[in-house]
This record gives sequence, C-alpha cells and structure tokens, in this order.
Amino acid sequence: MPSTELNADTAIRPEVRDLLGQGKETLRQAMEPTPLTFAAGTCLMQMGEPHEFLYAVEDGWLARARTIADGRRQIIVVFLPGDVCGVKTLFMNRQPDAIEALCPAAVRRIHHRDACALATREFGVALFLAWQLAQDERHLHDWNLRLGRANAEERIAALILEFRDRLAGKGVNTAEGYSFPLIQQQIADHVGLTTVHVNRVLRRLRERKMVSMQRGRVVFGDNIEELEQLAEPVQDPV
Amino acid sequence: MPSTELNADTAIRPEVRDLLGQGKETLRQAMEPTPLTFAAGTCLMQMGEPHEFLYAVEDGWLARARTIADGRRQIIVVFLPGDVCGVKTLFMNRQPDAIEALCPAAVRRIHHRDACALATREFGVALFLAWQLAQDERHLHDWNLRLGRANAEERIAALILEFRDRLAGKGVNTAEGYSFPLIQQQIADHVGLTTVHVNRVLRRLRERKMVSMQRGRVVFGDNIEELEQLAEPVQDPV
DNA sequence: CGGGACGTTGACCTGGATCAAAAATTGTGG
DNA sequence: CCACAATTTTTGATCCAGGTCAACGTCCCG
Repeated sequence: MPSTELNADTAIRPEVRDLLGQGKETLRQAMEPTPLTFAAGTCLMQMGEPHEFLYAVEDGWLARARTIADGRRQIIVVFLPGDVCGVKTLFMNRQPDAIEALCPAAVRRIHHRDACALATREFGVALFLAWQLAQDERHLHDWNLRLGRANAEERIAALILEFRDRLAGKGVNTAEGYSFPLIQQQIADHVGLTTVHVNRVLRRLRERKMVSMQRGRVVFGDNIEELEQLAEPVQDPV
Repeated sequence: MPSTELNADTAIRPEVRDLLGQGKETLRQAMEPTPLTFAAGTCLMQMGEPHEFLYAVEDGWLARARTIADGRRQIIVVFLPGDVCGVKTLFMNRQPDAIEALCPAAVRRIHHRDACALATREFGVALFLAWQLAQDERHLHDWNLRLGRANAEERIAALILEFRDRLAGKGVNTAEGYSFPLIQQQIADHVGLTTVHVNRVLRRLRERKMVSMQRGRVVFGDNIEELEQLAEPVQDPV
C-alpha cells in the first residue's frame, strides 16, 4: 500500500502516471530538508492527539498502530523507506492511531497547510496525495480479506511476501531474503494472532524450508514456491 | 467510512470543510442526471474487469466484495445512500473486487475522465475526492482492528452500531431501529465469521435484549447500552 | 555474569468452524 | 389465496485452529 513506486503498478492509468510522478517530486522537494530521526519504539504521532504534519520515510520502518484499553493492539500498516504517511492529517486534526518507529528511522516532514497550499497550486501534488490514499486503501482491502478469511499460515506467508515485493519494487534485492526489523510480537499484532502461534507457524515454515527468520532477517529457503502457493489465494490479484 | 456527512465529523479541519462541501456539490452536479438501477445481487462493477466510472449512491445499499477461488468471500465495505464509491477508478484501470447491490439500488455515475478534468479545474473537487478516500481509509482501519483483534460479539455489535451511526449521520431516525437489507450470510462475509456462528451470536444478543433482527430490520431492545459497551473497545475513538 | 528482552516448547482449553438437519420465511405461478 | 420450491434461519453434535498458561532457552548489553 504505501508503495509509491509509480511504474511498478501495471494497472495504473497511463493518463495520470506522469502527473503523479511530477506531483510526487514536487511534494518531496517542498518537504523540510533536514530529516528527523526516531529511535526504535518511539512515536512520531500519538494516538488521538492533534497533529500537523505529513511525512516521507527516508530510512527505517514505521507502523501505524492502534492500542485499546485492555491491551489488545493492532498494527494496521507498516511504512517502508520511500513511503509517504500521514496524508490524512490534511483533513483531520487527530487520528485514532499512533505512528511509531519499528527500528531507528529517519523521516522528512511538511506542514499540512503547506502541503495543501502546494496541492492547490499544482494539480499533480493533489493527484499524488489522492493516489497515495488510494494505494493505502487498496492495501487495506487486502488485509481486510486476510484478517477476515485467511488462516494463520496464509496470513504470515502473505506478510512475508508482501514485504519482499514492496522492497523489490523499491529496488532492494530480495532474491535471497531481506532485513526485517519486526519482532514476533509485532508480527502477531499485524496479522491478528498471538506471539506463541506466530512462533509455531514460523517454525513450520522453517521446517518445510520455505522461509526462516533469524536475527532480523528473512531468508528464503528452497521451497519458496510453496510459500507463494500458500499466500496466493489471499494475494492482491493485480 | 463512506459517510459523506461533512458536518457530522467534529475532527475535520475547519479550513478545508467549506471547500469540501463545495467540491461535493460540484461533483454531484456533474454526474449523469439519470440514475441507473440495479437489482439485488447484481454487480455494478466486476472483480478484475476494467472500469470507467465513479458512483454516488442515490438509494439502496451496495457492497465492495472480494471472492476467492475456493469460495471464501469478504465484504470489504458497505455503501449507503449518499456515499460515493469507486473513487479509485480515477487511478486504476481495474480493481480487484466487485461492487454489488445488496438490495434494489439506484446510483448516478460520472466518467473518470470527467471527474479528473473537473478536479483539475476545481480544487474543491480534488479535495473532496481525496477526502472521500481518507474517510474510506479511516473506516478500513477500524475494521482492520476488529477483524484482527475483536471477538464475534464485538464485531457484530460494532457492525450494528456502525450502521446506526452512519444512517443517523445522514438524517435517518434510528432511535428504535433501522431497515437492514443484509442476510446473515452477508453479515458473516463482512465480519469474517460463518453464518452459523453469526446466527448464534444474534440469538445471544436477542436473548440479552440488546438487538433483534427480523425481516430486514434491526430493532433495538431495552439493553442497548450493553450493546454499546460491547462494541466500545473496538469503536473508532473519535 | 546477571538481568531483561525475545524466542521456543509443551499441555491444555475454548471460541468458532464444520456437518447435518429441521423450521421458518419468501417468492412464484396457477 | 394456496401449494410448492427455494432461500434463509435456527439448532444440535462434534471438531479443531488457535488461544492460554507456564516454563525454559537464548541472546544481548551493561
């Protein structure tokens, strides 16, 4: 979802593509030049508090997470370097969830008024912001299906392959694996399972030589096609 | 989510509100004047097929649904009269899910090129379209949490109250109840459960005098506050 | 080398699924 | 208006994926 690779998506309408690319660039250049850095676990935006900025991730992984009073917690979406997040602050004073760093992260920001003014002047920017929202929505549809109808193995397989594909879309070489900063508790909070069960599923995937996860890295095994088969029914059918 | 009641949401930024209202009106007036009608169960947009239009619901309930090969199915979002749907066709040739009528429905449409041209000329329209996407996204965040972390009773309570509140936001009197065209299978597909279990949960809610559902109507019981308490932890914390 | 995260495992339990069948409702044509 | 077929709702019996609880191992990091 927060993938901003404009040419990776074959389903995008050609008539808007160029404009989108320009809008993206214009917006980026209008952002504050000095990046802000966040330590792992710190929040860039608090649940329910008023907030004024939109962000572009320069480095590190971030997550939008909602925690409820009894401790239940859901990671709604993970942002990777190159993604833009917080577009909704354009419209809303506050958002019901926090955005926090999953590992040391650097972001650049722009005030919502500046972003809005820019969008007024340059249609490409408005279009890019709307497009970003549309991408996010698309991605949420996928997770909606997965959380509603996929079992534990399918969800975790889909998660691992989704990051692979999003990173690959940004030019990372993911053929053998990729570095992956989430701990099992965070995976659990993303896919709607418990840590214990995530661990068991990961063991099964490891035993079946599909993937393994060790010291912050995903490493694909020989049977990666089996992993792909597992996730296929709940993959975004582009 | 697809609630387009601009003044119902207190969290909306005052500086964009007026512009949004104008954009909404302008877009509506630019839509084809004669409504299209759809019988219950028919599709207004097929899964995976190219599509060219954005829609405003005039009457009836619609749903965005994704069905996978083995028969699993997820209703991702339900659109009520007054909602706008298919904004993503602005950007994407095709979408991975169908939009279908849950009961006899009437919609008005606009070609994506016309909508885009209009948005270029009138910033309010662009803003409204982006805002609609932001609302949809917010709504999906809520369901993401519910499907990931809420149990059956909480999901169904949240569903019933969400429709109550969305309808009320559109001026419908929902104090006693409201007419509700989904059958139990469709509820199940929305909340990620089986029909059998949905039925059992509905029975429990009826026995505890929270709500009942009969012949296409939701009717609130004396213990409606208990229903609200049930849903509260997974309600959008505006 | 001690303490606090994380990860891993086992034993057991339960919310919701599955399977199957009956009852109620709705729609249809005569 | 009725009879009948097709949907939809309801219920019971049984099962299992994933949760819960609790312990133990492992990896840092100071």
